[in-house]
Amino acid sequence: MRIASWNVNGLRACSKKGFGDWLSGAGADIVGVQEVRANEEQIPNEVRNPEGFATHFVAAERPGYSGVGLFSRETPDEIETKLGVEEFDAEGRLQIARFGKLQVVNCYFPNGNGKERDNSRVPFKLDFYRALFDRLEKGLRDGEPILVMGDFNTAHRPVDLARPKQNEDTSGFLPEERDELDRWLRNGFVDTFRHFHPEAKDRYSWWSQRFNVRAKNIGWRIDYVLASPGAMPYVKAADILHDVMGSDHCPVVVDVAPDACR
Amino acid sequence: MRIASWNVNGLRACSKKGFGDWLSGAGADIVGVQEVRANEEQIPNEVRNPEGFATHFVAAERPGYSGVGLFSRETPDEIETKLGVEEFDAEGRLQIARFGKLQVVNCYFPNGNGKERDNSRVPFKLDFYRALFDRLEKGLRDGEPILVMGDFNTAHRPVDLARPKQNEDTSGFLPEERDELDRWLRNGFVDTFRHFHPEAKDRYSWWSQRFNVRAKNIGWRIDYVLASPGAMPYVKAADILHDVMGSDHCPVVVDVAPDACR
DNA sequence: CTTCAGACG
DNA sequence: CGTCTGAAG
Repeated sequence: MRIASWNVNGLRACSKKGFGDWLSGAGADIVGVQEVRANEEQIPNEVRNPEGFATHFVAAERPGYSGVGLFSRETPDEIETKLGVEEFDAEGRLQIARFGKLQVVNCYFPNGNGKERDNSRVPFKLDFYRALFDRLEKGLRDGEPILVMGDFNTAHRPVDLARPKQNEDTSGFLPEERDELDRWLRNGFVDTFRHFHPEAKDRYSWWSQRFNVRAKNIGWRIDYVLASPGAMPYVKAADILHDVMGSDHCPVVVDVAPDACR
Repeated sequence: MRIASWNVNGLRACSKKGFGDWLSGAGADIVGVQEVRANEEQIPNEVRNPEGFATHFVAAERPGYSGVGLFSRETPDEIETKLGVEEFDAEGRLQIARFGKLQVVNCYFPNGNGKERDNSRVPFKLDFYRALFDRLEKGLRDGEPILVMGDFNTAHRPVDLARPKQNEDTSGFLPEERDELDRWLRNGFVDTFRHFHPEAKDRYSWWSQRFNVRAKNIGWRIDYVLASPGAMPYVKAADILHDVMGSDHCPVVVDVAPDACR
């Protein structure tokens, strides 16, 4: 069973670049997308109701901003979309879908950049991280199988971005952001890609659109699938699909034994 | 001597579609453009400083809005750009250029559509018409040669638009707008195109960008070169260059005896 | 339907 | 650098 996460940077734009074809051909059973940047009515029909998938979308209140979506071959038993904090819930960043006993969390973590191209939104970002962690903590402790996938907007370690030195003051690689991600991992979540590829270098999931930098592979690994200890026994592989085009991010995937849901 | 007027609907966009080539190949001695939608620094250099032309640009205060420009093989003796009314002069709509004794007025008359897609800006439009008329009236009476070219945003008569019946409540063909244009003509200005082509039908200078309507020639004649009685003896021909692409308007031209300037 | 600005990333 | 909204035409 393949589970994929992709920040599509506008699902309407990505659809024009072949999202529908990728979805039908990728062999994925569950796909979470981030930065949909549209409400459901605006999404072209072949992607809004794709053959063979159940869909669920959460839009931000602000038009054209944020938003997440979930495509799944089986309809989830339930989906939660709120943390109970108005500022977070207004931005369409979260889906917690349950498939049997497996929880699949699709999340678009906030970008830390503020209006003035400063780091003024970092506190909001960290508060969001903490609120979601708090929401998941009990299940984590109870050994439930949980996968948290999405655009975390944070590179964990120097090896996870091409230019660590130049970016120590850049949101996405600030010490306090890395510390927060560390805390998730210390508390049991596993960075599945790093688990299966402990020595991998130059493996990124996002490249700036400026200067045609993707061709030179000057990127960041900021999209993850984290697995709880209760989920890890089912996780068989993890990968980054760096050759899939259509967005400034590429998909990241895990392969999971189907009995994770039972 | 050929004098041309063209609403370019963004000089940057029009430049990408060949404005520079048209300018060098059109055989025009004076070209007035409207809706430049850029300040001088933003204009690509081959159009900002084209070989063989003097240039003069007037930008609106609001970025990306309105703006007029003048290209001329001879440098004008003087250029005036203001009517002395702050609301008008802030919008970069006017150049009054003198070449010897000939006055060439390049003007982007206001569109009558308001914010809510209503006709709320019609009063402003008519006030602008009146202020410019007042500015030109003395020269008109004194028999000076004056050409007023530009986007008047008004079709004069039913023959000047493809769908007169459907547009009696649309700004651009309102009775009060047509009356104002009538007043200019009653006071001596000559619609040069109509003068040389009294029976012409289906000759338009603007087509809506919606529904690909230009191919069907469902348009409006709202761009004119008006000539004062003092200028008429020099005006030898007038035309509409409907096959010139690059904007939702096309150029309109007059051919004038060169001694109009002496 | 298209231009441009400005927000955001 | 690109995706969107929103104003404007």
